[in-house]
Parts: sequence; structure tokens; C-alpha cells
Amino acid sequence: MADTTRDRILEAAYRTLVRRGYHETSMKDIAEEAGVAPGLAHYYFESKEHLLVETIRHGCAPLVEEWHQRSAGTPAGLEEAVEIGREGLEMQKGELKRHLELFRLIFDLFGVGLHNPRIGAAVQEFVAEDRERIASVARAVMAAAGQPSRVQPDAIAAVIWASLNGITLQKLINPEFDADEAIDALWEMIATFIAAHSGAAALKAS
Amino acid sequence: MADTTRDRILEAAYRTLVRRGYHETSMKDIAEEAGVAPGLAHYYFESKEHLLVETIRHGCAPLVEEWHQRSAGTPAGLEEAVEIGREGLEMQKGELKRHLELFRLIFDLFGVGLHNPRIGAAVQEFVAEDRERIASVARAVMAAAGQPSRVQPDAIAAVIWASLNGITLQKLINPEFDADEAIDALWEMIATFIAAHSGAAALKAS
Amino acid sequence: MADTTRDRILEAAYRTLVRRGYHETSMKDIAEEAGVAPGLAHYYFESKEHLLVETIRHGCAPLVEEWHQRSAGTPAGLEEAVEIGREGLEMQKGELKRHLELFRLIFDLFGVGLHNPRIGAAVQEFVAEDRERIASVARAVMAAAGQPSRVQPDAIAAVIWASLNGITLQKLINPEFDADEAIDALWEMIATFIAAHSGAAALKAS
Amino acid sequence: MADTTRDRILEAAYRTLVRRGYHETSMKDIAEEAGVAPGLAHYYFESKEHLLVETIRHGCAPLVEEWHQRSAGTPAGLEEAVEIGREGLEMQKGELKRHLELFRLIFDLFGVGLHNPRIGAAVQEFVAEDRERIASVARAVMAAAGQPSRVQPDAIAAVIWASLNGITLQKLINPEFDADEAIDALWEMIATFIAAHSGAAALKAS
DNA sequence: TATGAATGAGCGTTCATTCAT
DNA sequence: CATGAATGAACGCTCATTCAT
Repeated sequence: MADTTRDRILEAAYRTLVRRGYHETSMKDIAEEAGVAPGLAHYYFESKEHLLVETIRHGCAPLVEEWHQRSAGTPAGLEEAVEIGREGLEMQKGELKRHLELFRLIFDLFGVGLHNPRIGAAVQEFVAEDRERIASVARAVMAAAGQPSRVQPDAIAAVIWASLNGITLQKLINPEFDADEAIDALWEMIATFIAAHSGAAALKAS
Repeated sequence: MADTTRDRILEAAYRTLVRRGYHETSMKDIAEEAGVAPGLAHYYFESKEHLLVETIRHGCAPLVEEWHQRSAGTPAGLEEAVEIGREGLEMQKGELKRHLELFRLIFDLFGVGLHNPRIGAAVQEFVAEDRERIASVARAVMAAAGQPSRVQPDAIAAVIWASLNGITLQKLINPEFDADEAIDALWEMIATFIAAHSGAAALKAS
Repeated sequence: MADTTRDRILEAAYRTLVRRGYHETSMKDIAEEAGVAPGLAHYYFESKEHLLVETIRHGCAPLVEEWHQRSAGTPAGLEEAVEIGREGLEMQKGELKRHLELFRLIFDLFGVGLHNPRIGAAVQEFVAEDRERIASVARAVMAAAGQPSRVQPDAIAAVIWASLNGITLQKLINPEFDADEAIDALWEMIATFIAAHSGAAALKAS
Repeated sequence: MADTTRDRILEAAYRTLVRRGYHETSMKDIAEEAGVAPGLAHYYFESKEHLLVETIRHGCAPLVEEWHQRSAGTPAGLEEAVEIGREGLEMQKGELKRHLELFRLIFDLFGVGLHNPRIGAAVQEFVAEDRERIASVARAVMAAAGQPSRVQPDAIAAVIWASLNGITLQKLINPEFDADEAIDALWEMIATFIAAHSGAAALKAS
């Protein structure tokens, strides 16, 4: 998976940042983990900040890939739209199991972004993109549901993004935390909400 | 409120940590803000980490106070229980406006705790306590609602805690983010969920 | 001469900067020469730049002292004014012998100032002050000479400052250079100039 | 004028060194400016120091050219010799306007040479050559003036070289400095000196 | 000739922490 | 309790130089 030296550094950064966090990881640590000279990391990456962002991008690539494959066309009806949403949550469950480390890195990014303008900008963009993925599904569902609601799909998407990330945070803080149960509960709330806003008693959740 | 030197340091730490974040704040900065010698902070606090934890405890005190005052007895009926939940969300809106800085500090704490066992333990305790406050309301509401649900009140509380913190995070990341709208949307979802699980069409949200 | 630690660092800096020059001297070199920990130099001096400026100030102090003692009152007549100028040049001869190292440092300062705004400002001020000392004598002489000249005393002062520093530069570049002879030649030119602008054949140079 | 790669590097070095100074310029900067790989500069030039010396030699070439053209034969009489000197100063005025950057580079060279033997040797040679140009005129003038002076033409040349360089330094340090006025004042002094040493009231300066 | 990846020593600076007073 | 000088390790980063291709 690591053809180029650049990739080797990126992957060494991934491992080291995940293990120790942004502030406890030095460029030298990363270079050492990659088995290269200390100066080389700066040859490929302008600064430690840039390396962090690139590392996360690199780590997210497979997830983004997977997501794009899944969200092929526009959903046909309510049922299909709901199904996409449901699947999205299931996917998140899996990611939380397989890539929890990546989320640790992302929360590091959030933390750094809170006090560092350059990273802050990258974080904002990242979050907006992520939330938009949810929002597009939310819009599809609510459009198909017909019965208009007081709340905008984008606000719902913000809540769902918030929930998912808050759940991740709890899992990160306490590995014993049952994230699956929480995601299921979230789905119940979403499903109930959709049911209440579509004509029928329609949904047989999960 | 700051009688002792220890308190002066604590409050100086609060101001400084909030303004600049944990990693960008030095012990010297804090001592300077407190108007004491750099060495003195180490007389009262074992290390910078310990000071961080104590500072947040100190900073949260008024909020905890307020919350305890509000949640005096056990709610009498569904309507009262719901009202308490509703009020809780309204309170959060206010806190997001008046104490956003504190949340920045808390997310700093989360970040540090993710890679630092000592802080990690404090964070876990902190989160558990915070979520329990929500859970107690959730339990009251669901008990009053009568119609039992597939999902446990604690799972619901986890979702709500997640949402609230996720919303806070979005607000922190992007000050333009409309947290009020998101909290309102969250309430709609909660209210719908309660309505669906209580006999009547009961709730006239907000 | 070195009571305080600060002074010890200043003097270590003087020795090291003179020997190796600003760019070849590291803060660690200076700390080592002073026999203190590497961090301590930054405790007393904000940056390497500041330390350079302070070091020169410290090195110049005795010279400035000497100069102030000498230039007590305003000269009474032409002859006295001329005498002061003549003495100034003699003094410079002595300084070139006793403090050549200091001038090496000052030329370093000039060099750094040419590419560094902060130092550049300090250098400008330094030069202006230095030239003013010459200008005040020049003004006194030309006022006493009576016969007004096409050239301003300040322009003459600029030339004399230039000559003195250019002579110093030559001495620095080539220790064999006969600075005394050059300064004598400079005096001949100055004396001739004064003579031509005062009524009489007055001056019996040197 | 830049046929060979070597020349391209030399000219890129000139532009970059002038703009940023020796210590603020990296070999990479120069290579980039020249549009070649970083390693190539070391193929043509043994080290950064060597490149600096060669660059100045290269940069001075047109000035040296111009000077050689002007000083064709030996001057016929006093008036012609004086005229050559006068012209030299006028030329310097022009160079200070057109090539101030070059002088910045030269002072950089002086600075480096003060602490670096290899460069120091090159500087000494450079200065000797430069001063000799002035000395040859001074000798011609003083020979033609007839009335022998206590001071040697070479000492006078040293003073004039000093003045010119000191004036340049002032201009470099403070761009507002009126170098023309200073050079004019220098000429007044020189002219007065010549007049005093030639029989007649001869000179109508400038 | 020319490339550019790679090296590794070294830089200025920061800072939690200690300790003599 | 309180001071603040002193420590020393570590940091992000730069850069002249080398060398396989």
C-alpha cells in the first residue's frame, strides 16, 4: 500500500498520530517510524499542520470511496430514500468498529482547528462536506414524505451529524460505550419522525 | 469569589485556557495572568494536567449549581417531565451563547483526554455525570409516557448528549452555525418521539 | 566586571560574536561560553537579535562614557572648536587600536541591519546618533570660522563619519592597513578646508 | 549574456542575493530562480561561499568595464587629472542610484569576509584593486599639482575610498540619506585640498 | 550535465519543572 | 507561601551538501 516515500511517511504519520495524538507526536517521531531522515518529512509536507491534514485525507480516502460507490443515483421513492439513510447509519456502525482510530485522528483535527486558523479552515470545509452527505439524504426523504415539516432538512442533518459525532466521541472516550445501541436509538427517533411526517404508518423500522 | 491564591490561579487559568487553548497556554502565561511567580502554580498543582482538570471543575461549578437548583424534585406527570426536558434544551441554548468559551475548554479536555490516561479518566467521569443528568429526565419522561419502547432511556440519553455536544462542536467550529435552529430540530425529533410513545397526540411542541 | 548572570551572558556574547560573527554564533555557543544552560539566554533576552543589540550597547558603554566626559561645554572660539575635532580623530585612532573588535561587531550589526528591519531600525538610530556627535563639532567649527561655505556642516559630518567608518572597515579587512596614516590624511584635508574657510592661515595642523 | 547554465546560475544568484542577502538566501532559492535542480549549483560551484565570490565578480564586471574605458591614458595636466577625479565622483553618484543593490551585496561580502578567511582573502584583493583605481588618479593629481604635501597620495586614496564606502553605507542604511550632497561635500574638500597644494587659486569646483 | 530525493546536523526558541532563597 | 532564576530536553524547521539515477 506504500509505494512512494511520501506514502510511507503518510502512513507512519497515521500510525503515530493515532497512537499519541497531534501534540504528543513530533515530526521526528514520524520520520523515525517511517524510517527516513528527520528532514525528509518537511521535504514532502510544508509543515506539521499540513501533514496532519494530508494524513487524515489519506486515511479517509477508502471511506469516501465506499460512500461514493453507494450513493449512485437519486432515490426513487420514500422507501428507497429511507433505506439509504438506514444504510448510512449501519455503515457508521461498521466504521466505528473498523476505523475508530481514524476518528480519534479526526477529533484531534477538530481540537487543533479550534485554536489554529489554518487547520480551522480545513476543518470547517471537512465538516460542511460531511454534513452535506447527510443533508442530501435528509432532503430526499423529506421531499418524498410529502407532509412538510416545520424543521428544515438541513437542521435535521445538523442534528444527525451532531449525534453521530457525539456518539463517536463517547465511544472514543469510553471503549465500553455501546455505540451500536446508541445508533439504533438514533434510528428509532429518525424513523418515528419520518413516520409522523409521511401520510401512512408506513415505516417498519429496521 | 477568589479569596485564596489558589483560586486566583484557577481563575487565571480559566481565562487563559479559554482564550488560547491548553496547548497554546504555558504555565508562565497563567502565572502572569494571576499575578504570581511562575513557580507558584506548581506549588498548588502537581502539574499542568492537574491544573487543567481542576480548572474545568472550577469553571463548571456554576453550571452544575444552576442545574441542581432546577431539578429539585421528581416530576409529577408526563407534561411536567417533558417540560423539564424542554427547559433543559432551552438552557443549553443559553449556555451556548453565554459560555461558549467553556465548551471550547471542554473540547480541549476531550482532546487531551483521548491521548492521556490521567485526563482520560477525569473526562470519562465528567461525561458519565453529564449524561446521567439527561438520562434521569429521559427515564422520567418515558416512565410517564407509559407505552414502553424498544429503546432504553439511557440510549436515548446517549443520543441526546451526543446531539447536544455535536451541535456545540459545530458552533465551535463555525460561529455562524445556527445552534438554536439545530436544538429546535432536535426538540422536534424528541417531541415527536415522545408523542408517538404516549397515548395521546398530547404534545404541542415549544 | 560581570556581577550579574545577565552581564555574564552579555560578555560571553561579546566575546563569541566578535570571534565568530553574528551568523556563525549560535545562542547555544553563547550560553556555553557563559557557562549557563541553553535556555537561559532567552530568559534574559527576547531573541538573538535583541541580544546582539544589547551586546553592542554594552560594549559601547565605556566609549560613550569617555566621549561624554570630553565634550563638556560649548567651545569658546575657532581654535578650541578645531582642537575638539582634532582630539576626536586622535581618540578614534586609539579606539581603533584598543577596541577594534567592537568595530567588528558593529559592522556585523550593519550587515544584519541591511536585511533585517528590526535591527535596521536600531542601526539607523545608532548611526544618526554617532553622526550627530561629529555634526555638533562641525557646526561649532564652521560657525566660528565665519566665512560661510557652500556646503552644510551636516554634509561635512556625513563625509567625516563616512571616512572614519570606511577607514575602520579597511583596518578590519586588512589588519596591516595603516589607519593612523589615513586618519592623519583625513585631518589634513579637514584642516585645509577649515583654513580655506576661516580668514587667516590660522591652523598649524597636528 | 547568459549562454551557459553556469551563467544562468550566476545571474540568478545575483538577483537573489541582492534581494535577500547572503544569509537569507539558500542554494535552493538560487537554483529555483535559475530554473535548475538544487544539486546543480554544487556541480558548478564548490560551495555557497564560492558562489558568492563568483557572483560579485560577475556583477562587478560591467562597472569594471566602464571604468577601464574611461581611464584610457595618463592625464596630460593638472586640470585633466582633476577632471578625471571629479568625473569619478560623479560616476559614483550614478552608480549609487543605478546599482545600489550591488553595493548591498558588496557589504554583505564584507560582512562575511570579516569572519570567514576564504571570503576575507577575496575581499582584501577586491578592496585593494578598488582603492588602487582611486590612488592612480590621486597620484596623477598630486604629481601635477607640484607642491608636495606631507600626505601620501595613497593615504588620500584610502580616505577617499573610505568616504565613498561610508557614504554608500549610510545610503544603504537609510535610503533617505542624501548621498549626492555628501559626495558634493567630499568634492569640496578634495578640491580645496588640491587648490591649496597647487600654486594657483586654480579650481572652480563643480 | 542534470535531477531531485535524501541526509543529518544544527538552528532559535519554548516551556514544564525544580529549587535555593 | 512565594519568588524567579535556572535547567535541559524537546520542538518545528532549515539547509548545505551528497549521490544514485
